[in-house]
Amino acid sequence: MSKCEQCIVREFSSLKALTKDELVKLSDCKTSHIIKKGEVIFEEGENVNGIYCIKDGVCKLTKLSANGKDHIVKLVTKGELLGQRSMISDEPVNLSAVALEDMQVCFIPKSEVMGYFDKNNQFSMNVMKSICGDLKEADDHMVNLAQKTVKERLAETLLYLNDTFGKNEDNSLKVQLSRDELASIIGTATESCIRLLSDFKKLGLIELTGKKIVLKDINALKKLAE
Amino acid sequence: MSKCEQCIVREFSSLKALTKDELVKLSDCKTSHIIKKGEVIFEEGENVNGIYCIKDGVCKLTKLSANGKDHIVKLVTKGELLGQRSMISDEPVNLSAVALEDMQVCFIPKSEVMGYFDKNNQFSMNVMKSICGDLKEADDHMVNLAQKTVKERLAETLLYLNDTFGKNEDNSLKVQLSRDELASIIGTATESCIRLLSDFKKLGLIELTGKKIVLKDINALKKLAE
DNA sequence: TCTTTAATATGACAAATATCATATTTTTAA
DNA sequence: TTAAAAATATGATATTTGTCATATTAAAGA
Repeated sequence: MSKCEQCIVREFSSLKALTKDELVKLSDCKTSHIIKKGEVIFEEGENVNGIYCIKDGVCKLTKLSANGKDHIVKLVTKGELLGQRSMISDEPVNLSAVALEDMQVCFIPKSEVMGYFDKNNQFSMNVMKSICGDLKEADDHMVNLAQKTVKERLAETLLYLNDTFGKNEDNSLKVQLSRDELASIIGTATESCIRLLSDFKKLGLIELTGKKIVLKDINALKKLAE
Repeated sequence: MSKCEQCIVREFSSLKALTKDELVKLSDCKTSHIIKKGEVIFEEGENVNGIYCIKDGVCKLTKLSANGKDHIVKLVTKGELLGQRSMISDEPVNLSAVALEDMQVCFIPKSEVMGYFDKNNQFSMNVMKSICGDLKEADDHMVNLAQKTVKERLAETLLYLNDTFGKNEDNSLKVQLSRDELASIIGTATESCIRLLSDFKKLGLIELTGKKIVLKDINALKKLAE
């Protein structure tokens, strides 16, 4: 079992506030898991009873809409924690988490985490700040969905993927989403998403090779995204 | 100056965790304000340096979109706190707050509130839970904006206004919004909103008398909202 | 009160987006 | 490897939604 004290990823999450003693104790009670691409970490409505720390990989957080379609609310990657909101609210999780690529995650039981809230003020503040960041992001995202066109949202999302997750050696976006997933981030029909990608390609803004997407003209995309 | 110890509204917010001593101290440093309908409490981008406790009235939290239109992210009413996220993140506020009716609010400076975070764990937990509630709401709202039609969103919003803020003696919705404001909650053009309200009226779902809206057939509206 | 301005309403039309059908390509698994 | 299934692509068309023009009504100020 790997030691939390030596885990670099910890430095990027709220857990960086933990003391050496707390980390040693944490190592003993956490469990490590390998999640394969496509596998579910938890499902909307479940009682998770703890948080997941992402050591490697990217997952999507989705919510089922009344029309039966999944909407992708957020992408989460290494260094971030999952299930904080649910644990603090003491409610089932509001979103499902599904791996977009192979992942390494550690599960920390609720009992352990709640202890930190009592004894480690810096940890509390870190968690609070992280949730506040999520809230700001959600509000901003909401305004975009309400006010921007599908084309603007697609351009914006491509730039977001590029900025947040970077690109491979061949310049293609590192996070590979299906057209369906891309559509369910921007909130449109799969066909509309495919059509707009084709348009972008014809305009020389992007290059498409199978699932791979290469951003060719970032400035033009920025203009499109407004 | 009214005393916080005797303020009933306090019981409905995170402030309910404060001790008698803390409340006495709070009474001394808080400032009370009357805000007239239409007046701005704070504006997006401002440094607020504290939180507002709403003693009476309702306000809208809005964000300016790139297209120049305001989007209403949330309505907030008595017993709730404003500016928590900004204070915790130590950032300018992300949203503007504008009174929808005459309001009474109290301002509590940051220095005072931050002290509670250190010394009063229950207060911290309350604030965290409240922000977690906002986040869940925002995520749910996001999915609705992305996946539901304007008609569904309008029906849902009317029901929300009814459930959350209640109605007057004449059965009309207590919170009076202009068509423009209603449109900027559901994320559509003002004309589309007006048109759909007319449709709802023709179908006997609602009654319109000037700005007043009476919900006539709640079950049918629920079906429409899915 | 009267005048001016703003809000609400509605028609006509344009643009954006969704849906359905179907072809093509890619992936999966027998 | 090959057959079946899934994902991607594109056309045709319907529906939804936005925009512009213009009444009509309500509200605000002189």
